[in-house]
Amino acid sequence: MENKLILDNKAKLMLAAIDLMAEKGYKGVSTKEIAAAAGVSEMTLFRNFGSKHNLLDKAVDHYHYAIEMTHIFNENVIWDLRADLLMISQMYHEIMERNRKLFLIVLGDKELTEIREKAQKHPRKLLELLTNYFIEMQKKNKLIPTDAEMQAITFMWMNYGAFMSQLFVKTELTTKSKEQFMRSSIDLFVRALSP
Amino acid sequence: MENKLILDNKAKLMLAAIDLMAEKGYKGVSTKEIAAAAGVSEMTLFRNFGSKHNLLDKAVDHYHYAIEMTHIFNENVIWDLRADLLMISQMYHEIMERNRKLFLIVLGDKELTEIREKAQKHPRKLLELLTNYFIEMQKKNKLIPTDAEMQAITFMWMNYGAFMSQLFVKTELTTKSKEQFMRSSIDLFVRALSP
DNA sequence: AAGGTTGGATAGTGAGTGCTAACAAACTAT
DNA sequence: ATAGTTTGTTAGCACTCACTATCCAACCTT
Repeated sequence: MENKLILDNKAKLMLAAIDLMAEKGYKGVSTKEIAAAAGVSEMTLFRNFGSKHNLLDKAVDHYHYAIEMTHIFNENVIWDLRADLLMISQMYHEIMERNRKLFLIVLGDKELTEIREKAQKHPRKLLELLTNYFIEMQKKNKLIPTDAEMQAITFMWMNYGAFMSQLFVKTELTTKSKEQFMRSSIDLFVRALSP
Repeated sequence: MENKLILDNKAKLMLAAIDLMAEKGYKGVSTKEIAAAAGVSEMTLFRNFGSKHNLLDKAVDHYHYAIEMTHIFNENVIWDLRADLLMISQMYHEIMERNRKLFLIVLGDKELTEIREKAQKHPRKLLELLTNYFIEMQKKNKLIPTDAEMQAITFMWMNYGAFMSQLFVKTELTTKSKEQFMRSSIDLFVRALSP
């Protein structure tokens, strides 16, 4: 009976909540506004979710883009530094882009810590994968011996900074595209860490 | 008559506003709370600042850590890649750390865009300085010929990511210190970009 | 047609918001 | 001591907030 194209009221409310909260902040939107944007009455919101907080919680659960990173990573790794770093970069930025609105919401309010944890699980997992990858590469003598965790953190922070710089500010820090950045940053790591 | 140790009511209010807003968000604190934390009456707040928004605006103006970056940069540059990058990293992180609370406030609310601009002026200037520095270093043949602006952006984003990662989350992503990160990240650039 | 589920409409709760008015108390300067 | 300035106090404004209660209409299943 349930159709993917015809959204039911619950879905309409969750999507409206994500849109509006990303735009104006959790505290910046009222439940009346959300209900109106979803095209339903405010009562329907509270009947289905009980509270504003729970609405966001369920929305994050439902629309949080999550992938089997470990699986994808293991399937695509070819133990070539440049190729593998590109794979990781792309995976990272796809996750972040898809969850862009959710990040905007949870970073904007200090009272959403539990919900925030959900949104930050994936980057942490990716860091773990990358660290282990660097250690393996060192064993294969395809990477100079350095602090693998530190290099992994550096790589992730670099990409985190790139993502963050275009998350908040409307005036782009620069005109260069993200593709250029990815190529250039991976170049940097390959040149610096290849034996 | 004005003493640096004995704060007047205006200063008390601005500092209380910064503290509380950084902790609970602009919309998460009431003017009553701020006045109470400052130890003055709410009327004093409105008598001195007129509105909550203006209180924050004046507080940012007053307590925004700003330095003559161009001057300091030109005085300290010695055209050695490692040393100069360290100088820039330190300058960057000191600016960010000192303005930490202000960043937390303005990033937490979408309606504070004008105020946000003030807080982001310095990092942009630093990027400009670094780009020109890389171009100069290339002319001196102390840097391999690459896209100077792209490398500067990458360096700044790396540091931006490092700062941001410890701005929001309470659970530190890692045990590594910022000093370790700075050394490691500069190592990376020196190894990759030295001729 | 009967009964059950689901949603809309309206009105209202109590608490909190930023901000103002009015007056008295305290301090400062002359 | 007198006048002027800066404060605290109290009360209150008009408004918004998240959330609830109640009643009624539309729908579905059998």
